Amino acid sequence: MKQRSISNAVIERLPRYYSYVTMLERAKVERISSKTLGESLGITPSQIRQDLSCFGAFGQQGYGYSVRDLRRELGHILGVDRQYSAVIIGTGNLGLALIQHFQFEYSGLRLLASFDKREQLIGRTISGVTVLHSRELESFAQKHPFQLGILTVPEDSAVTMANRLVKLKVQGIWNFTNAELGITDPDIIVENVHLADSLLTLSYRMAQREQNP
Amino acid sequence: MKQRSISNAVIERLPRYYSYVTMLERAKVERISSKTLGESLGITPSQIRQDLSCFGAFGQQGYGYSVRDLRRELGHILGVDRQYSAVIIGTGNLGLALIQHFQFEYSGLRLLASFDKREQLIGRTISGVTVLHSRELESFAQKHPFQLGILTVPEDSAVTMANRLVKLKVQGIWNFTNAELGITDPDIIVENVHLADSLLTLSYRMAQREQNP
DNA sequence: TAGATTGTTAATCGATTAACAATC
DNA sequence: TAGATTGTTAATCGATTAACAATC
Repeated sequence: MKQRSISNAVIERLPRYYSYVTMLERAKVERISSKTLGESLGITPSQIRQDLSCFGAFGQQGYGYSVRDLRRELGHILGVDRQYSAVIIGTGNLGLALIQHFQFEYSGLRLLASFDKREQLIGRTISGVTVLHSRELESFAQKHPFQLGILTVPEDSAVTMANRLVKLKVQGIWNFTNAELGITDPDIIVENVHLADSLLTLSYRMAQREQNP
Repeated sequence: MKQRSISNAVIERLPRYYSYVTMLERAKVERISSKTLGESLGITPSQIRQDLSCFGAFGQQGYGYSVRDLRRELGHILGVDRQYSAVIIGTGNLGLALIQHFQFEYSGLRLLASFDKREQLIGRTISGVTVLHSRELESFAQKHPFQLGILTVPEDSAVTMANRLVKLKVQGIWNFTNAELGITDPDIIVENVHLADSLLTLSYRMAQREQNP
């Protein structure tokens, strides 16, 4: 398995491959060729083979890829089998939506707890996840280490809470707030879900479509 | 203003520029050079000038860009001044989170209503937005046309509701469900917020970091 | 075996960066 | 005016696609 210098473009396609072969495995499909996979995803077979070959040789000439094996390999590459633990910081509607509807197991994540500072929420258990008071974050972390913090607080507490996560030496922050967290520690990966940016690209394309019929 | 063939990479940087100059304008900054802007965003000045020049010449030699003008131009390019109208389909936690916390005005959007099929929600007004029954979607659309549908329903109703939006000739769908909507109509822009993919790229980088210290 | 399909090398294409004349 | 900074052209870099020998 060659390490290093995998381009962003490749990394962003991996989850799509993973999601598709997961679906195939559920549908009991046993093998898939880069040609067929490419047709389904709108990607050239060449690119798929090129992407996968960054990580090893998972296929077989004349046959294609074993769906089972490919899924396992992709899962491994994506870290799904690492069983990271996560907590949610901010149990508002967005936090609740994630607790109740997001399939954390799909990404190999265990959701340990959710935090909030509103007293009326503390102690409630939602879909098996207990809401704890934010002030207990550090003591909780000592007893139950976690690697990922999911930031769904209001924008004005974003930086404060992010810094507390940094102090706890989390490895990753999944940031749903619009705030720029300004984390400089190179050991912490921040993935921003910038909904406003997503909506603006949509708006751009809509506007474009109108101008060029 | 040159049309056509703006690359994806450019389009995805525009909202970042917009967001930054919006912040600058709020902070009463009057001018910005591609050099300074580039330093703030981690983008080369060359690229910023190249990107902007796809749409026109907004700067001034020896001076830079007027923050006010640049923001207005970017807003125009992104369609912010089009005042599109939108509705939310699915008033669960995610829909509620958007209604209560997402700044739709920032993208120039008017949120007209929210829909759900659960009787106990119908008629409630949240942050000024009324929840209507899903069955009234079509009659509502007749009286109050909208261009954008925001899809925050459970996965199993995603395709059905998307198709109803297509029939209503919306111009765009902002899809928060994990479902592949399978919309073929080339007049309808679909922007997928694939949270699972976002989390998996984060997981990948976390796993990578661990392997290469 | 013959047909299919991989992994990889080389060729092409597109996006980013550098350079600089134009000019405020 | 002199210094700064644009818009744009050319050079570089990287990513995608095509081609094909290897081989199941």
